[in-house]
Amino acid sequence: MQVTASDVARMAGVSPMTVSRVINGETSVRESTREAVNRAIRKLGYSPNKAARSLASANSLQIGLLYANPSSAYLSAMLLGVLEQARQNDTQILLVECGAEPDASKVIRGLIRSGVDGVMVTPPAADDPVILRLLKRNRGIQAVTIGTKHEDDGIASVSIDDYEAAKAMTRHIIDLGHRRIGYIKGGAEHWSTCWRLAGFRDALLEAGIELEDELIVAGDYSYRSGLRAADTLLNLKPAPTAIFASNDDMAAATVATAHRYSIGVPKGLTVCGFDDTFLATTIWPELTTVRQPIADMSKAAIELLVKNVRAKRAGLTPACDHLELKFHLMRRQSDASPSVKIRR
Amino acid sequence: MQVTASDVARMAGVSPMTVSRVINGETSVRESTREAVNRAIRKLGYSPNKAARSLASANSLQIGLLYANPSSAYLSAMLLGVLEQARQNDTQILLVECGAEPDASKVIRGLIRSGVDGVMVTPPAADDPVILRLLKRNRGIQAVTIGTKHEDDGIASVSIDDYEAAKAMTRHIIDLGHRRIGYIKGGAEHWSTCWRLAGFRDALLEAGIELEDELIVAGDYSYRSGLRAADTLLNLKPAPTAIFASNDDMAAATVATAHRYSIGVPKGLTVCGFDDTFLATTIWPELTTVRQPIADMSKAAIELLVKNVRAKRAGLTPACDHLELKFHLMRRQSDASPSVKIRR
DNA sequence: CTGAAAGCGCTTACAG
DNA sequence: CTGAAAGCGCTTACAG
Repeated sequence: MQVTASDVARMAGVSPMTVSRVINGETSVRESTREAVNRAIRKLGYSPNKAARSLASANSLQIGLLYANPSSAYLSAMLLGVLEQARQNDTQILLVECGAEPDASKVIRGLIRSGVDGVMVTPPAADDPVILRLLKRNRGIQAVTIGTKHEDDGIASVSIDDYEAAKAMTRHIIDLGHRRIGYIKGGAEHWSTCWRLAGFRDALLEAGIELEDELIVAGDYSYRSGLRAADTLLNLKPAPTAIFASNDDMAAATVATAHRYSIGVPKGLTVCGFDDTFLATTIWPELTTVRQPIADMSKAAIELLVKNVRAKRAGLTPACDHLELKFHLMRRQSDASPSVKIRR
Repeated sequence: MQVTASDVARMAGVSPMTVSRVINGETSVRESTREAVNRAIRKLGYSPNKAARSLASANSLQIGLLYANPSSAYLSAMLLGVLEQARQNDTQILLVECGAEPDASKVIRGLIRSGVDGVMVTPPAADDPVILRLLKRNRGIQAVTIGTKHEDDGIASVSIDDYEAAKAMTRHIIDLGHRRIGYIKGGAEHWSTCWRLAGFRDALLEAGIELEDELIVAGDYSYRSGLRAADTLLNLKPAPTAIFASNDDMAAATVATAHRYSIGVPKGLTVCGFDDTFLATTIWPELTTVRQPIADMSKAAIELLVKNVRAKRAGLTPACDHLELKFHLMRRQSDASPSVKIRR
C-alpha cells in the first residue's frame, strides 16, 4: 500500500540508507546514484513517512501556544507565521486560548504536564509577572514571549520597540504641524500601553509641546473603548486636530466617531493607529499606522524556541535571545496638516 | 532522558503493552492494574511519544488546506477550528495560500505529489469547476470543500444554505416594513453570490415586491467595492430605506458611506450583512447579519475528510457526505423600521 | 561514496 | 485480563 524507502532502494539498486541520504540532501552521494534514486522516487511517487522520520531522528518537538483574546487580524497573521515555521521545524503546535492570571497559570501547568517542550506566550499573559516567574522557574520547559520586549533571562522574546515606534509616529504628526494631539491609551495589563504612551510623551517633550492631561484618555485596545475615548477627545474645547490611537481598532473607532460628528478625516482631523492589522486598510480612509511584522515575529519566536529546546536537549545551555524586529511607519490617507490654526 | 512506556511499565510492575492499553483507554484492564499504571505515569511525568504512536498505528494523515485571499476574521475562525480538529485526529495540516485557476490546479497537483491524503478547499477555488473536476479525477486523494453547497459525489462538502439564509434575512427586512431595498452582490467567481442573490430575489417576489434592477448593484465582497456600491445606492432617487450587503465587509462599508452622507444607521437607513465575522460586532452600530458557524464548519470538514481517508485506507468506499450546518439570524443594532414612507 | 545492523517508542496480532 | 514477539519506516553510528 504505502511506498517505502525500501521500495525505492530496490528499484534504484541501492540500500535504503542511500535513499535516506538523497532525501536529506546529503552531499556524499555520487551524482549518478542520486539521479537513479530520484528517478525511482518519482516513478513510485514516494514521499517519506513523517512519523517514522520524527521517531528515528528524535528531532520533533511540541510547543504550546497561549493566545488570549486577540483581534482576528492579529491572530490570523500570527497563526500563519507560527504554522509555517512549525512545519519547517517538525514541531507540533498545541493551541490554547487562555485569559490572564490565574487562568493562564493553570493552562501553563497543564501544558507542562502534558509534556510540551516549550510554550509561546502572547500579551497580555506575556506581560504578567506571575506568568513570567512561573515560566522562569520551570527549568524543564523553554519559553518565548511575543509582543513587548522584556529582558528576563531564561525567557526568550521577540518584539518591536514600542517606545520608538510611538515616538516616531508622534514626531510624524508633529511634523505635519499639529500641536494639540489627543492620545488614546491601551489596556493597563499590557506593557505596550506604557511604552507607547512614553514614546508619545517624549516626542512631545522633545518638540517643546506641553503635555495636557485632558488630551490623554483611557482605552483598552477595543473598538468600543475607542468610541468612548474619541467622543471625549472631540468634545474638548478646543478639540485636538489630531488623535493618535495606540492601536488600529481604536483608531478605526475614532474615524467612525469623527464621521458621526461630520468631521472629515484627514481634513478636519488626523487619525493615526498602531499595528497595521487588516482593519487599517479596510476602513476609509486607510489608516496611517505603525506596521508590526506579526507573521515574521511569530516565525522568529518559533524558530528561537525550537533552537533553545534543541540546545537543551543537546546538553547545552539555551541562549535565550531577545529579538527586536523593525517597525515601519505606514503613511496612508488618514493624516494631513491641520487646516485651522489652534490657539494655545 | 525521555520517559518511555517501558519505564512506566517497570515501575508499575506490568508490561509495556498494558501501559499502552491504559493510555488508550481500553476497558479490558483490571481496575487495580490501571491505577498502578496511572500512578507510575504521574510519578514519572510520562507522556506518550506522538511520532511513535503515529508510526505504529499507521493512523496519522496529512491534509492540505487551500485558502485564498480570505478576510482575516474568516481565516482565523477557520484555522482555529481546523487545527483543533486536526490535533484530535492525529492529522498534519499543510497550509497553502492559492488564488484561482490555474494557480490552484498547480498547487493541488504539487500537494498530491507531496503525498497528502486529502485536501480541504475554500472558496473561490472550491467553486471553480476546473478545480472540482481535477479533485474528482484524482482517485488517490480525498477532498472536501467548505462554503457553498455543491453536490458532486467524490467530493465532500460542508456548507450553510446561502439561499435560505439570504431569503430569511430579506424577509426580516421586509417584515420591518421596508419596500425599497438595495442589494450589494458578491464576486462573480463565488457560488454564494448567486445563491444569496436568488434568496433575496425570491423573498421579494413572495412578498409581492417588484424587483428593480437599479437596486441590485455589483460588488466583490471587498470593503472597497462596498463603498462604491453604497454610494451608487444612496444616490438613487428615491434612495432605498434598507441595504442588504451580501457580506459584512460590504455592510461595514455601507454604514461608513451612510455616515459620510450624514445618514444615521439604523434611523435613516437599515443595513444588514452576512457572515457574522468579527467586523460585525466591531463597527458601530453592530450589524444585523447572518451567522455562519465557520469554526464548526471547519471542524466538520476536517472530520469528514479524515473519515473518508480512513475508510479508503480500510478498503471501503468513502461516503463523501454533504453536510449542511444551520445559519442564524443575528439581530443587532443596524436595522429598524423605515421612518419615512416611500412612494412607489 | 555506500551498506548492514540496531534502534527510535509505540501498537497490532496472536497467545494464553 | 495480561504478555512476548514482531514490526511500523525511517535514521544514527559504525564500518569499510
